Amino acid sequence: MRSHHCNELRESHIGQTVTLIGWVNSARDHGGVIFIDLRDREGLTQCAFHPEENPEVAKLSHTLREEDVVQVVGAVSPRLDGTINDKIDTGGIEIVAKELRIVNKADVLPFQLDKELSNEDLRMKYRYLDLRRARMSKNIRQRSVITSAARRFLDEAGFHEIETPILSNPTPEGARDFLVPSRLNPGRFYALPQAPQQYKQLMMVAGLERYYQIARCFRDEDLRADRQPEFTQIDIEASFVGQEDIIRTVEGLLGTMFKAGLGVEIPNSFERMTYADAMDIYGSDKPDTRYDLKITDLGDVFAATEFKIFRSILDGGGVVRAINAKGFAGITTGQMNRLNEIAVQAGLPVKNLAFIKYENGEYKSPLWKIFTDAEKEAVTAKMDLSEGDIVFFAAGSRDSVSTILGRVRTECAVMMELTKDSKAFNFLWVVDFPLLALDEETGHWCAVHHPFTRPNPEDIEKLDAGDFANVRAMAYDVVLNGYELGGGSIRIHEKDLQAKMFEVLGVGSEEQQVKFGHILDAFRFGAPPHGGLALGLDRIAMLVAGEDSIREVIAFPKNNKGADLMAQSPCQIGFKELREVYIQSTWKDPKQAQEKAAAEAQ
RNA sequence: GGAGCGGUAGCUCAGUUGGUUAGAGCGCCAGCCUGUCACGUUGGAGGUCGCGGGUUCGAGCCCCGUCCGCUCCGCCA
Repeated sequence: MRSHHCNELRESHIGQTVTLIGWVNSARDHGGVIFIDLRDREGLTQCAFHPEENPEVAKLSHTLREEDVVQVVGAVSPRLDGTINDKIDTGGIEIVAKELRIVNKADVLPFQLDKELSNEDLRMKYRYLDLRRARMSKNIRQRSVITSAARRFLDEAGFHEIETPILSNPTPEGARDFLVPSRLNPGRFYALPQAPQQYKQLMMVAGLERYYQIARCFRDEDLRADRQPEFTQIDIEASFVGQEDIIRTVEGLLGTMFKAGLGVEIPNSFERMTYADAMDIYGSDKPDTRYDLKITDLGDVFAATEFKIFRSILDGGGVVRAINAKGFAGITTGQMNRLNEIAVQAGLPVKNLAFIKYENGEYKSPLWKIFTDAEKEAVTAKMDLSEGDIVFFAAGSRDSVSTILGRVRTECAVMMELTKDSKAFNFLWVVDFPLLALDEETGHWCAVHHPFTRPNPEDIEKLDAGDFANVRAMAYDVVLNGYELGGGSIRIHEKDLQAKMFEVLGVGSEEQQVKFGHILDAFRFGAPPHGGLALGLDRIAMLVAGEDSIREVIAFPKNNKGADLMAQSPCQIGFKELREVYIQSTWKDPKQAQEKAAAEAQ
């Protein structure tokens, strides 16, 4: 069908007769000469049609429309002087066409491929056309490149790629599951896996030692720009390793992927930060460290304050903290309102953030007249408050102040466009996550990571003593520019410790047997110490591509409602099919259900 | 479940304080053009202003409801 692809021919090919096939990228008809840019996935080649030399072929070329599939046979020829096109790789030559075959005509497209398209509906409905656009084509192919780099790295590091079941069990205490009815077992259901967590640990018990999988995972929760109901993880587990081994492996893995995808060298060792520091200083467990805007504790400044609100919060064990948005004193009223909204949503108990603005040599602040001279001086010094700055305060419990100022911090960064032109990749390990967190709704302690996570051996006494809030986990997240790329932990491999964890989590021995019997059993037979991590491949591909939604790096993603507008899924299922799997119809409109049943009976 | 932004020609968008026949660029259709590469040029077609209701002499614009898309919060062990 073709002798060369459309980005292959150069001056060295001049004189050869070649056959190209591809899409008409553009057709420029000058009457006396017609130019066609022929496109395949590799690039463009210009083809020229001359009526004087080849009237029949030129006449046919006259009828071409963009996106027709055509085959051209012709001689590789030098471009005329002054018509060389530096913008394309093949710009030094053109094909002087001898033959033209229209392989498949295209209708007029619903949108132009060379123009930006903001209508997401339309993009998704005609996803196969959307993917023809250069940007999308690049993204999808770049994803393939980094995925194969990941496989290569892990293969060389002695990991084996092993598949685990898609028809699986619900994840206790996890996200909402997608369920699949079992026809052979009436009334029973599979669940699609949220992660291959238990299987990979069982593979360690099986003695496979090093496993990985490019694993599709499923969670039936609401979608976001960086969250789809089905997504892909690079899932890793290894035996006889500690936290340091996993961290070093993942640093090497990400280094290989970024090198393959972008040609960039990232540090071979990432910075580390404890969870406590991340929360105290950045107000987030996945901080974007490309900009400062750090949270500063003002406990010492106000240690002796008589300002009632601060006084009572500090006396009650709370904190007073602030961030300095340097140079942002010009904040508009609209932006200020937006920040207040965000702060209230994050838990600010009053309607407005307290602030101090220093503009044109004047302090503007609802607080300024309340502070003593000493406090003013100390705040100015500690917050490094200078001309053009604005400082935002929050007071309350340590957790709520972190949440509030963390949100204010990221929103300020957006408003101030701090990362707009940044090409930086700030990798970061967040370590020493807490093992347990108190669920305020239920009053129960639950696992921050998951129930198989190993407590830090230094904190085991606290676990025994019931001091759950201060037990650290052997858990770690890898963070890039404010996105959680992945997380993992060293696991529990002892039956008794695992049972104790379940006990702390309020899972009784009977429930343990029902839900986790197989893994507790497995731990009886010589389970090796093991641990691992899972990386979000979609997010990595997104950041490599410089996109801000994972939809831009997934060939066929779902929209906000979990629907595929091209394939029209999810779809309704007929009575017959439902009956086969023992599911009753739950259509709200019985009339509709009857009509459907009647239609099917015919 | 909640909040914000958006929906006007095939696409991207403009549309003033509510006022005559709703516009532009690209695309499309029909011509012209021998060196373009975002070709140029002449002419033409193309509209349920998301949908429903209301206010008004008069609604793309104001009000109420509703649907759809995107972003965020909740949720995501």
